[in-house]
Amino acid sequence: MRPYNTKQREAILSCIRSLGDAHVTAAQIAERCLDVGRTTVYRHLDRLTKDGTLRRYAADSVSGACYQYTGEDGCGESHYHLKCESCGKLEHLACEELSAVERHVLGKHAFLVNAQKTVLYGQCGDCLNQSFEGE
Amino acid sequence: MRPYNTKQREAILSCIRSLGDAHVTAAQIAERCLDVGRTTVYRHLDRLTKDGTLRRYAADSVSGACYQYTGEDGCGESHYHLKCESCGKLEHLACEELSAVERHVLGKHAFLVNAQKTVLYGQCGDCLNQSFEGE
DNA sequence: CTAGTTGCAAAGAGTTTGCATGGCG
DNA sequence: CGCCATGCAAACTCTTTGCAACTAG
Repeated sequence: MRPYNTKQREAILSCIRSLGDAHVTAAQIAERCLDVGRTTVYRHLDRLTKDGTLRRYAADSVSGACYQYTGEDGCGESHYHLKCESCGKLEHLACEELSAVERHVLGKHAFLVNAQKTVLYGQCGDCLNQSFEGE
Repeated sequence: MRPYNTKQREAILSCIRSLGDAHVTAAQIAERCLDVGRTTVYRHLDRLTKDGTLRRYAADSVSGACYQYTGEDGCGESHYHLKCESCGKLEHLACEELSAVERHVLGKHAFLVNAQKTVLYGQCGDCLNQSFEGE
């Protein structure tokens, strides 16, 4: 069953498309789509996550889930995410070195890594510098 | 202020110590400590997380936070987590190969990875086998 | 005795579901 | 016209907070 073209659906799609690869919560989407009910936002987010248009992350069990646009076709190249625990910035990391790790983990540890969904937590360069200066 | 030795505190500590490095939710702790109220469980989990005895993970924004024992001293070796997206199992991965990646990411991408908090998502061996058999 | 602890009840935040109405195709 | 979509209200889950009774030290 392919979805109807309703104005709510358009509003939500246009909103997440405009976000690029930024991460947003359901609440943020709802804020930007004033004419759309919360329920509808959740239903579309859910649906878009299932068909691969969005990816869902558990950013924090208290503040709610986080979604990221991956492109209408659901492909998107394989890359990891680096999330800075200090400033919250999220960077992308696409690098041959990491592909080697994936092969290693699969071969030696029998685990197929899903790079798309994986987030490496830590400190970004900027924040590392700041903490040097500050302390 | 050092904590009082109450029977509830003992029950919770003994429970998490018996879990080794497995991950548990607040609900699971509460189940195993029938004589302890939910509120108290949360309060201790919170406190133990702050003093480093436990680590808190955002496993999934819907099913709640996940805690892991790290030892009374708060040390615990550096290791990654592998979370299977099919069965939900969470494995540990402590391996020199990964340390090499950390150095690479720090050197080439100016990002200091916090292995403790990082979760690699994907499919575990068991589930990979099952999907081969099933389809 | 005093200060930290406990747990019920209630408040909150995020998310899901029931159901009647509305609108795409 | 049929069926999916919408949205309000209510239900649910996880977590936190208020408050009065309790207890370790």
